[in-house]
Amino acid sequence: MSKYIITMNNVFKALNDSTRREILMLLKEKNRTAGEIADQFNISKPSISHHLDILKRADLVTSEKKGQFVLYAINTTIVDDIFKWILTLKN
Amino acid sequence: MSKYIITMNNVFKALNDSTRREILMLLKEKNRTAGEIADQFNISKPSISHHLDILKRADLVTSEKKGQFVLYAINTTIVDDIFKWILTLKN
DNA sequence: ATAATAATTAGATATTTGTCTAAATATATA
DNA sequence: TATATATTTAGACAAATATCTAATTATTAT
Repeated sequence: MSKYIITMNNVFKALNDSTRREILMLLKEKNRTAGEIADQFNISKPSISHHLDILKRADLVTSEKKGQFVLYAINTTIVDDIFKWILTLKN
Repeated sequence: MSKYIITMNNVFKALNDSTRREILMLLKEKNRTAGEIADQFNISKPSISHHLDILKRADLVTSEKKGQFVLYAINTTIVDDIFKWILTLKN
């Protein structure tokens, strides 16, 4: 299996969960800390932390430590890769 | 939960498997029967049948009975819906 | 230094998923 | 009609997944 497939595996895995898709939508609006993200869901912080990890492994988000906080941001460059993959379904 | 979310749920679920993504690529080339699709994999026919069912529930493929065969085809209209969803991540 | 806050890691558990074999259904052919 | 072929359905099972609570790590404030 090629590295490209493995990466797309991670991307599709990451997108295959409504909580993670909602997290992406929240980060589209503005960057947020892990805690701010967790506040938007009725899910424990460790679970949100786990979702964020899966999004990171897919390169869909980046994270940066700011003091005791961790600030998350959406990574739109991988979105272009998804576009390319989806395009191959049509052409 | 809205019907749109449910549909995207099914779409992302369907795409979250390399065998199903390969099936879509095969159907992109040309329409094929369930048996022809199964011949391309080292997976039992019932398993492939199950994959095809998941792709159908996501509206990613259509099927048509032709005598004793079932001919499968890719449905590109849903691809446009995926595009729209992915686009919302950028704008 | 100690306590409080933010986040992650560890370990457990119920649910979902991908796969298999066996059985059932539907169609074609001898 | 009986047999062969194509496909799906049913039921079982191991692996993956999403969730939780408890514990740990890192940083800030008293």
